[in-house]
Amino acid sequence: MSENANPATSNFIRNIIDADLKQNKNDGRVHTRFPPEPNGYLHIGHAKSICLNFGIAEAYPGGLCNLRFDDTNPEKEDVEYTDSIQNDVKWLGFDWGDRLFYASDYYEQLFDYAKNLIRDGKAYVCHLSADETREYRGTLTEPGKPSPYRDRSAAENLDLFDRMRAGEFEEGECLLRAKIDMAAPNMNMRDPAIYRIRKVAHHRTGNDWCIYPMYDYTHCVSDALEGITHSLCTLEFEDHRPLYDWFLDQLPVPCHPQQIEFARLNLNYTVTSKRKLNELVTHKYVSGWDDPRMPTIVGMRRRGYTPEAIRDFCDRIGLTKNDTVIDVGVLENCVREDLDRRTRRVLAVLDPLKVVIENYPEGDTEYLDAPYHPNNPDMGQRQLPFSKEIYIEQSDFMEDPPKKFFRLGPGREVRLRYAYFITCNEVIKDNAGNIIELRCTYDPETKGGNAPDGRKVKGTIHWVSAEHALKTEVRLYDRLFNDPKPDSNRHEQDWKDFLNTESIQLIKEACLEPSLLHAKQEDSFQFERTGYFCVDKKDSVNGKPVFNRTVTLRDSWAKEKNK
RNA sequence: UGGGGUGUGGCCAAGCUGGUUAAGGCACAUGGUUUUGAUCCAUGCAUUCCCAGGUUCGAGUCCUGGCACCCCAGCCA
Repeated sequence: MSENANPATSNFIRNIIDADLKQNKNDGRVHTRFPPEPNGYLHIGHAKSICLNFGIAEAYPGGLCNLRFDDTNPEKEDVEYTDSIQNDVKWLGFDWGDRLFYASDYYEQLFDYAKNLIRDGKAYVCHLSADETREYRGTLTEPGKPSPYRDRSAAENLDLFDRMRAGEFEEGECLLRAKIDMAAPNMNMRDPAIYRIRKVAHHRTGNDWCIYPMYDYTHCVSDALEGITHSLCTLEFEDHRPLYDWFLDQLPVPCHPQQIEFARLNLNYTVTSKRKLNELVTHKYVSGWDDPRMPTIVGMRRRGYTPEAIRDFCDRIGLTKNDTVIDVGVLENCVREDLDRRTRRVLAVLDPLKVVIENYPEGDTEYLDAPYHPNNPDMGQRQLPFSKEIYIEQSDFMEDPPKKFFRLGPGREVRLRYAYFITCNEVIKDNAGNIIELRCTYDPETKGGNAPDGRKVKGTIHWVSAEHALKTEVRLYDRLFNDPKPDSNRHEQDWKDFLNTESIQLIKEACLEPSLLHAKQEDSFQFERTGYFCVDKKDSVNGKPVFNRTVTLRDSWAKEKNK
């Protein structure tokens, strides 16, 4: 590996931090946090944020990054998600040490701070209904008007707020609101809600509370309580920053973190909205959150993507405030690059065509040395059984080959990888005219793949001995969508209309080299000339590994063919 | 003129307080190596930085005026 291959280390957020450090702001501390709401599985977009926040902590001496669950909406949240999120962050290779926090840890403190606000005349209990609240808020171009409850006394508000907590009001009956400015051009400043009533159990606090703090109030306070220095979030929160700062300015919090916004990740041929991913799962368009076609961390993991590849991807795409769409090809390429150097090469025939080597002794088996990696001898080698009947790939034979086709055809000679040169003498077809078998002869002098007379062959193809083949299931995965922007509104159609109907192709009986019999779950291999595959961790059983295609190899022949 | 943002090659993206030939990656193209049409290597790929004016010896970087796109009216985050 080339050292210092770390691209694009410079970005606008690091520049800000560098400048802060130069001024000794925050006493030279750098402390970030990754703050997911535990209401779904993490996906590639979260990976960008994880790599950013934890990456910054790693990059600066003494830097820290917390994992904090933003669990302020009990209706949507669950421990299923807090568990999976922790697993995913760990799997990506990051460590929050002993700094795992929950916004719900701060409920009591948040409640006390809210009383500060009330005492200072900065918050009030409002009995407007949801519809009325919307009307009073005004529109983008018209100012709102004050709630009739806006000027209650602090004492009355304090009493009302305590009664809210005590459960004396029903859901929707009232709200604690910040008293800011109903005419503010920024809608977020028009007396936003601070607490609402929800009489549902919370996954951690159970039935202790029936009022829950809103994001805008909770997030800034949580950041401050944890001593966060740089609070990084996505662009849609830009308009919330004045509110973030407003709360912290009113409250006796230990510090005032700086919110900085960056653009969220968009990938083409992919959807990442939680709602849509959820729909894919619940309506069974995929097998679950961990379906190998899903852009979730668990999905990519099951597909065979590696943490290193995902982290490399996050480094490469850079960090800006530009609203951009990254080509999934970049991700796939990071995966190829990582897998190329780390996987063992093996032979696997996915679409078998039987070849009988007529001049090979009946019943004989010999074992041929085959290195696991062409450029890395340290990865060792194994022995491949060779015999009279073998399988090759259907696509490696053409009866009437076009120009530049280097593979097998009538009368042509090719090399069987690590084995012998063979020449095709006869093509056997069934009644329907399908090619079902090839009769070939081999040249015993070419053992190992070289001819003593120096003659060359243009093609080398892979093969598996028929008698020794491990027959098992292989799944070929492809992109889930066949349109670059399945969820853009330019289409008249629903985003699900762009689902790629060929995103999974099941091969019930592929023929693999026998060494693969004992492949372990999540092991990755390169099937030579075909792609990278991993052992499915759910459906594999002892003695019968099932393989998922992670990504194909680059294929310049495919390009050539289409010319 | 409701507010907040963003505009550098096909896709990303560096570019500090204006200063010689506008980084790098991906993609693409061509050539070389190769027992994977893989990998690897080499070369090429923006007279120009959304547009129009202006300031300056000199502007992607400063000023003025446009244009395009994104976000905001949850008791979601």
